[in-house]
Amino acid sequence: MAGVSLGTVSNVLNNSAKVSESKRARVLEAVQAVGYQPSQLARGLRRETTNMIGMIIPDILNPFFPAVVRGAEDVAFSNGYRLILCNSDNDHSKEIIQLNELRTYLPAGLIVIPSNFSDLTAQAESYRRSGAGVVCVDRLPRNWSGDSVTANHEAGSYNATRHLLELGHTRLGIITGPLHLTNAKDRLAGFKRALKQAKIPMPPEYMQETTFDKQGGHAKATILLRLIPRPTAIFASNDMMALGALLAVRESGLRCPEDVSIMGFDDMDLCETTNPSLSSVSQSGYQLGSAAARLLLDRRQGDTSPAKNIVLKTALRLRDSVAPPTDEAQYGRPAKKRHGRPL
Amino acid sequence: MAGVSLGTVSNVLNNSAKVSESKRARVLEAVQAVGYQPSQLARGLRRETTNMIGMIIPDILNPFFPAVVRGAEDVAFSNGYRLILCNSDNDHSKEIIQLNELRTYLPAGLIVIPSNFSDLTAQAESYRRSGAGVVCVDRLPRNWSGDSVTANHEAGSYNATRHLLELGHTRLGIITGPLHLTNAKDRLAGFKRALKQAKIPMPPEYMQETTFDKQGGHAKATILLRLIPRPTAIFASNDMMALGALLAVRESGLRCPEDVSIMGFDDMDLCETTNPSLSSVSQSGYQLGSAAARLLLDRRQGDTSPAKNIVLKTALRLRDSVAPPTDEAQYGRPAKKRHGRPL
DNA sequence: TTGTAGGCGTTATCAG
DNA sequence: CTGATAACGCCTACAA
Repeated sequence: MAGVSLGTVSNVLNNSAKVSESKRARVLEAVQAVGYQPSQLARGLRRETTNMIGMIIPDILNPFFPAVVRGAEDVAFSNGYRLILCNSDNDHSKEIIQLNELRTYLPAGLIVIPSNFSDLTAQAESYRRSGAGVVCVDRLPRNWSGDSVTANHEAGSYNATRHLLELGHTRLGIITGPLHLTNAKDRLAGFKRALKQAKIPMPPEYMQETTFDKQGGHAKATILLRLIPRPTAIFASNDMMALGALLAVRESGLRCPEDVSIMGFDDMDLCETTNPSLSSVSQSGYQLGSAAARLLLDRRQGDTSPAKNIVLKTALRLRDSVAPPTDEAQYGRPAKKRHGRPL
Repeated sequence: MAGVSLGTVSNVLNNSAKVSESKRARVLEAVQAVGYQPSQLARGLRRETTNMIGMIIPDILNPFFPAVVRGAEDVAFSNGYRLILCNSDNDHSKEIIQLNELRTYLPAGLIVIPSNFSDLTAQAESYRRSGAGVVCVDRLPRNWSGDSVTANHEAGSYNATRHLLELGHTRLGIITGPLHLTNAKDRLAGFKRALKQAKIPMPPEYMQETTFDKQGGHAKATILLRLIPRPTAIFASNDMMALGALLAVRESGLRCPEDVSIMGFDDMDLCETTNPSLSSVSQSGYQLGSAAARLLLDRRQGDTSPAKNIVLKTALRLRDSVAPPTDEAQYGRPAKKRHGRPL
């Protein structure tokens, strides 16, 4: 149509070789006229790599993950990459299936928020062999030695715990997530470090491990609240758990923050709309995602430096669910049943 | 490796021709051994279609959309399809770019939640020509004549409004979304129908149009609350707006539901955690997404019936933000400034 | 029932 | 600087 050969068109479109101005113009004109778009499929087949970035997350319904996805998508899109999104449902076998199939698209890279118990070492190796980077986000699989982007879970919960201690709390309970997940483990570690530093003991029953959801938080908070002496502050390893804890406090006829302070982690939107509003450790899912995508693109540009572990800062977001312990709470006040206010 | 030719392997993998049991077994064994996975790229190139489904949504950070995505992904994945996700940011030009590029992947179909002012007629036509279906979800672009899946916005808000009327409210305000969006338009229509049927007049200032977010809801609710006589109930066209309205009520020194009832739309998670908890019209994003994916797969199986418009039911979810009007509210009670309780 | 060969739309190589 | 040509991995006629 432009009176030139196939190869010349390709050269124009990819700037892969010098093309005379006149022909280049003719080609571009024709491209405009027909609305030609190169087939990404054929291009990928030939180049042995595409402009897709695979992204595997546990569950997009968990309100924390969409932010990560969006951060990754923004960076990817503005650099000409597209995202293929899969939910692993925290199911490692589903994750493996997705990993294997995604690879046959020859993606430019892979961003993974690992499922429970995932071990991606072998898979990542095979991706790397085909020239695609793999970045883990938020939590790390067992023995992970590749690139990663995480928040500073340890420091975040250390600071949050410090704050509770400085307010005068001396009996602190923690509701921790599944300890095989690195993020749960790290958050617990920060909590323990702060306690140890303040020389505050932590009886084992003050630590309750459960799943990262409202039900878990509710069940374990109920247990904590029945302990004698009762903790005056509860650190929940994420906001969903904190929400469950808030409910449990209400149901136990106690008040937050007067009887029990509650601290969450993640700083999701719901923190602002609960009653009382939830104090929380803020981490930016968006930045997690965008940093991961950027890391991937750097690798693709030829960055072959050793594995990078990007660790993002957290910030303490104080709201109404945290206060100094009242004397009453400190020295014991019976938990009488009251009508719960709605959350 | 299995001692057979290329074509036989292909026949085994696709069941495309009879293959003797012995060879079939040998092939499968070899496939297992090497962990062979066919290249989706090459397969797509040859078949002129892939197992990808493109999905374009306005913004995954809007808490309503992830549910739609998840619904679509579940159906797609369990049928062997994958989702390519793009955020249009409600920007029609970005949407067009994505539409054009996505097509070059020869996707099996496209699921779109249209951006503002989008007109997809031409694009959809070109997808259809290449054998890929297009389904619009939640809202419809101008002049859309193709497949769609939406909630019954009109009936949902009609019922919600009926409920308010039955409680005895006679002065109802509405905060509506941008009226060029079909979902906003339909919700308004349901509201108006209920009012008309009850022979309740609606002065124009009782209707406020704004964006589908908290800020919009807050601003417009503030205006509604200053009207004399003040409405005793406010219907917000989505939950984010309802949340903003709740805030505005608080700031005006009024109480919800005693002075003003508030009704939302969408029934998002946050409805349960606000204070008071928000009554809302529930629509299932998950079902919206899964129905859309199913529709697409049907089309692919050869369903060539005329355009389908699947309309899903809504349900009224009553919580604490709605109550009969008090005499005080009904006959006028000064709005004195009070200390706001946190939401 | 099995094998062979052509071509899907690109890009890279290489000769002109 | 440009054009012809071979491959990328797969599927599908068609031939054996």
